[in-house]
Amino acid sequence: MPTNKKKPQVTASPERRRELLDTAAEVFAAQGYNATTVRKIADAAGMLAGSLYYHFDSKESMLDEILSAFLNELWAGYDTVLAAGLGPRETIEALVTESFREIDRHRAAVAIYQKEARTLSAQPRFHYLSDSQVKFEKAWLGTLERGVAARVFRADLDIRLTYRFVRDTVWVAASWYRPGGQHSPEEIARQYLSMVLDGIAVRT
Amino acid sequence: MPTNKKKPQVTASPERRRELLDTAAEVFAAQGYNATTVRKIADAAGMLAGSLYYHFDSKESMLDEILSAFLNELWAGYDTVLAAGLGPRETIEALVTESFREIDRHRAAVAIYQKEARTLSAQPRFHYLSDSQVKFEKAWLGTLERGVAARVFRADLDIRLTYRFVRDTVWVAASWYRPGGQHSPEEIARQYLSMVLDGIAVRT
DNA sequence: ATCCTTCCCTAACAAGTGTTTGGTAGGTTA
DNA sequence: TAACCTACCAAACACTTGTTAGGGAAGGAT
Repeated sequence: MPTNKKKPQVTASPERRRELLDTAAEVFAAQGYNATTVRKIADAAGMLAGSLYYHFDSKESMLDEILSAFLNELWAGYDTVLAAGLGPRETIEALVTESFREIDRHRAAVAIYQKEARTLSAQPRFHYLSDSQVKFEKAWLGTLERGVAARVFRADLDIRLTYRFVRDTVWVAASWYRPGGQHSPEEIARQYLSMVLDGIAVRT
Repeated sequence: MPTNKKKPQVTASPERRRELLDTAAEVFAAQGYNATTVRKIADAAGMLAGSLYYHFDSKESMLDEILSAFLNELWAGYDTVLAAGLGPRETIEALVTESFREIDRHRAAVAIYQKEARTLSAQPRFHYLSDSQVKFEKAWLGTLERGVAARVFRADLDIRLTYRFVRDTVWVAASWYRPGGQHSPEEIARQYLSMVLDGIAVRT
């Protein structure tokens, strides 16, 4: 007996909700959350604006569901990697590869996250975005520090700068990545790792 | 004798315009263009919404001025670098350094550009954003190709992927960079170049 | 045949949006 | 003093926004 806070949906099939959330995510990603009107979402779904409210409480709760569903899947993958007890370099490799797989699967959600996370996390409802970001930083920074201590990563770099470098490098890819392109997520991860780890200059 | 298209401003001092554009840019960067109402801009400027229209034709033309002013300065710097006749590696180094200087000087404008450029460039008024992007890609990709031909950059990487890697790596910095921090633009450029060119792994 | 459930439509609402119009305080110029 | 210019305010405009309320069509269950 779920006692939802505000407006418990009477009846609504989860499949249809998923469908609508997917199209909503596409529109959000393409136009930006604020620039997206519920009428545009309804258009893309082939229905009228008011009809969306049979399935969802509000435009904001659509965004909420999209982002939290993505983050849940992301952390399922990350936690598996982090629990595997790999070395620092192998952990970074696994995290990057996993990240590109998530981009492949949740391209729209990632794009939305990239654009809106900073402003949203101020809102109490989206405070879990901040939590996630803290956890994220802990995982990556910790791995980098382990790598420096183990002498597999360079010690002469600002580690915080390195963290942002690696993080951004991976996730901005969502802005241009299109699934079904000529490179698989794994192939992109391989090339990115090659650049990040060994650089683009020829070794002399 | 300027014959402006729609609504030539009767009289308005350029200095005040600059001031207002700077505060508008800050709000745009912090909240996003669409989420920013003219009333919020007016609040930040200590005046009422309607008063902005003494200085500007529209909210859109404020954005236009902010972005084109930034791009003009950016290309002034880039063109100087590109005309210097440097080698490929030195050109990349100079471009990256110049980019971080621009981020330092136009943090807000860069942030706005990052968030809104893709959607804006569809609009005819902002088509110069597409032009700039094409020119941008030509400059960077060309330099990378010269570097591969001269055997100073690795030949085993997808060059288009490398381009996006380097480009994104540099410009996303605007999302977290704060002027007056502990690192100067030149220092950040130095570390970024070290990572991009030589990688973060220890050489064995 | 009746009821019920699911899913959507029609039509409106209040609040917020960018923008316009006319006015006006205060300084500069004549 | 009078005329004028600059920079703003006050109040409204037409429109778009997210959201709601009531209704109804289709189909399965009873």
